[in-house]
Amino acid sequence: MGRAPCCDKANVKKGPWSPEEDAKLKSYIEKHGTGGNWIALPQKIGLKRCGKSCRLRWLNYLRPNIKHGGFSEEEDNIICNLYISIGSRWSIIAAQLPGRTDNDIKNYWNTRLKKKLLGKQRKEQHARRVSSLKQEMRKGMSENSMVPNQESNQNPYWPELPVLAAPIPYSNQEPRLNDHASIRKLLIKLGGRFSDDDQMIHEGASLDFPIDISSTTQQIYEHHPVDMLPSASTDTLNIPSYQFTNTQYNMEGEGLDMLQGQNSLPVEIEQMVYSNTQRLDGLEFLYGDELAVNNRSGTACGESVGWGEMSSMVYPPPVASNYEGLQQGMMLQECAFNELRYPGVQ
DNA sequence: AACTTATTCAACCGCGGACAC
DNA sequence: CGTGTCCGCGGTTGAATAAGT
Repeated sequence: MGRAPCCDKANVKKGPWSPEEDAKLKSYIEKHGTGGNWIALPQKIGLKRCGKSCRLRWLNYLRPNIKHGGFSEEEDNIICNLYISIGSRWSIIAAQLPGRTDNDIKNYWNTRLKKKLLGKQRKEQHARRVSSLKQEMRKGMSENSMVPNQESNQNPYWPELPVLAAPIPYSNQEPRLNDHASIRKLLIKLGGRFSDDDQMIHEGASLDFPIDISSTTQQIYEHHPVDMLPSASTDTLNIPSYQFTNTQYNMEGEGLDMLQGQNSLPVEIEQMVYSNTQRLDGLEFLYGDELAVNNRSGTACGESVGWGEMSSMVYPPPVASNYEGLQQGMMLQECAFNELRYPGVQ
């Protein structure tokens, strides 16, 4: 019964790979493929490594067409948009960026992008606070003005960083959801450019509007056929719908609780993810839209969706190509959000 | 130059679903 | 159908390196 044991952990080398090990693994896989069995592979080629380790080394480093470092601004945008929409599904995000590995993207997000975004947030809040203080001083309201409170802070749910305090407790009124407008503004911003010299967006100011992720990814794939995809990506996209029900992507019910306290993500980012109502068109399956998924796959949950089908789901036609279109989209999203949140109330 | 602190990223670990027996 | 292994994923760790004092 069962299969042979994975590997003799006591007899397995750990740590960094030597060039000789790399060469052995690479040349073998290039000649023979993985043989569909990573566990047996190291023994076949005389490597004292765990199969898992070989797989990781191949996928993240030795595989052809791998890009390391030097993320473009466009890639930043794609990563941020997808993170906002689907969270830390790095393999799915990696599938949108040919040549990038999930590990690379995860590292890039954790070490740079996240800080970049939080830095922008901090900058903006600082500027807002300074201008608010100036206004109050002009009015001669020096009393109490040095202590910012919720009235003077226009964005109570985004306390000045880097205060990574405990998560804001839910009240019966769910204030974080009522503050949709401010979060929406942030999302608009996050959907925009991420360069450090970015103009900050203030109320009434013109928007430097977000990329259209659907057209962007489509463009990328027009230049990168499927065989250029990371080998993991196609597997990754065989995702049964039920995996995504009742996760943090579901805006209602216990799904919301699942993200709470999960990993070390700063509260601000968690809230950003929580509060995002912007679903990517064609990624319905990520949100547990059983109807949408079942209509496409024609089966109950548990059935895999093939790459061909999936790619048409992931790369829909552009929904908005200009600012007005996107503005309309945002309004529709808000209506949809309100309908979801407060059914029947207009 | 020496030391400390911060950053980066390759690799490991553990988990859960899929699948073989 | 139950059990055990394989596979892929996301989170975390820790060594190497860079930057700061």
